[in-house]
Amino acid sequence: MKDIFEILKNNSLFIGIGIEDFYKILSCIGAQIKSYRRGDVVFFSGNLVSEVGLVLSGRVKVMREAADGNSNILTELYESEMFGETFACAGIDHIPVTVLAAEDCEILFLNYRKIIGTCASSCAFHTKLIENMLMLLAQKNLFLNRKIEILSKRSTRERLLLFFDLQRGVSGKFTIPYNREELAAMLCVERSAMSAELSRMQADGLIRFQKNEFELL
Amino acid sequence: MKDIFEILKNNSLFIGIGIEDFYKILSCIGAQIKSYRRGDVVFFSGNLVSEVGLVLSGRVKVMREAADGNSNILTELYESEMFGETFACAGIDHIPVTVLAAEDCEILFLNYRKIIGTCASSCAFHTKLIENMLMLLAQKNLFLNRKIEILSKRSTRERLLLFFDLQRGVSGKFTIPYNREELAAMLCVERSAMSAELSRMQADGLIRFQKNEFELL
DNA sequence: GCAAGTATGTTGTTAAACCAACGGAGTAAA
DNA sequence: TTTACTCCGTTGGTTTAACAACATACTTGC
Repeated sequence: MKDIFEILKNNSLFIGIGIEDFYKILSCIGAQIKSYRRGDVVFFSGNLVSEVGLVLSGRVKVMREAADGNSNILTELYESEMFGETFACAGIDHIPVTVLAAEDCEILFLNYRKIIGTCASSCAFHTKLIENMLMLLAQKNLFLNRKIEILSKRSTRERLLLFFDLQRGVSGKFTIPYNREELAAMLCVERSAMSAELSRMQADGLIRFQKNEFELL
Repeated sequence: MKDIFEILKNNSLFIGIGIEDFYKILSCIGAQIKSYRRGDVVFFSGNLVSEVGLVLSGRVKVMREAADGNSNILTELYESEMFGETFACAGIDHIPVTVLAAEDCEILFLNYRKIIGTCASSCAFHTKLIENMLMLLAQKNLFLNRKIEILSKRSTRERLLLFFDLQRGVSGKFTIPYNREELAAMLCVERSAMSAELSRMQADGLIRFQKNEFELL
């Protein structure tokens, strides 16, 4: 396995924390690493959970179990990504989703109460950790708000225009990092219908585009 | 004006904080009260803002200024409600929305850095304040996630069924606190079309309802 | 270059939401 | 009781998305 710091240094939770402080924090809050085989359950829906998880290697699937017994994938998480922090911070101790190892993987667990409580040695990095956690939640919040703004639009055209408006800088030109399939999934519309709408918008003189390069007119 | 503590004690930020600690905190973090006349600008989009606001009396409107010059209301906030915390925590110092006094009002401002920084006397209540802020953001997060789950559904029927599934307890029966207009707004569908769909769902034997009392079958 | 596969755009059909307009039930005030 | 108003359901016409099926690049490995 790569160095843990190398894996996690770009995770929002550790922004601004150097390698020495990083390892000090890990020991200070009693972090634990556990290994799972593909298919193992990391958290089972309803479990009492007081930890957040960080994927060090492999991949996990976060699933929602519906009332009718069906379950669907909410998201898949890769190396360096975090899960469980929203439930931990929200004070929900029985986690309402199931987390499965999609591949053999290693997970670093941090106890939530130890993250937010000041440690015995009351190290200064706790403050940074907490600040990062606040930032992380708030930024996710903003992201979700933007997504809701988009999904509140009724038509594909409106959703595209709002999405473009959020993407573009001061100039009207920008490149998007998604293919049509992914873009359609984000906007919750059908791919081919979206393609058709894009063409119509171009014909109507609203936009110009070529592959992933767009221009608002 | 009523006692500030009375107004704010039920705000999530102050959960678990008693009246003495409350006033200690206010002085400790240098809270300020400002008054506004109806129509006054509290925050202007683009302003450098490092404070969160709490409505003590009156009402404010949070507006988004679109690129085309139009502006639309994102939300209205009443007594005891908070604004600006998401931007503050996300590290966005230039607030991207405009806040207007919809009526004459009084706002309590708290400096964000003083909320999260430990104070000179390093009082214990900061910890609680921070924990509350984390909880507040995380819970909003969960709420937004649920909303996105609903809006991701393509049809009115699917949105209704998911909404009902989230509302209902163990029994299939529940009462909703919204009228049809409000429900339609939440689900981002058209009121009359939703009414029609509800009728069809009843005819199809999926649900029973009478006014705001629903039953999943 | 060729074949296979992937991504994107096009078209016509079907199903569904939107929209406007209206009717009926319930409520509250005059 | 009458009037006005609000809320909710219904209906028919219009618009639009979903869907399936296909066409057209573009890419990649051989």
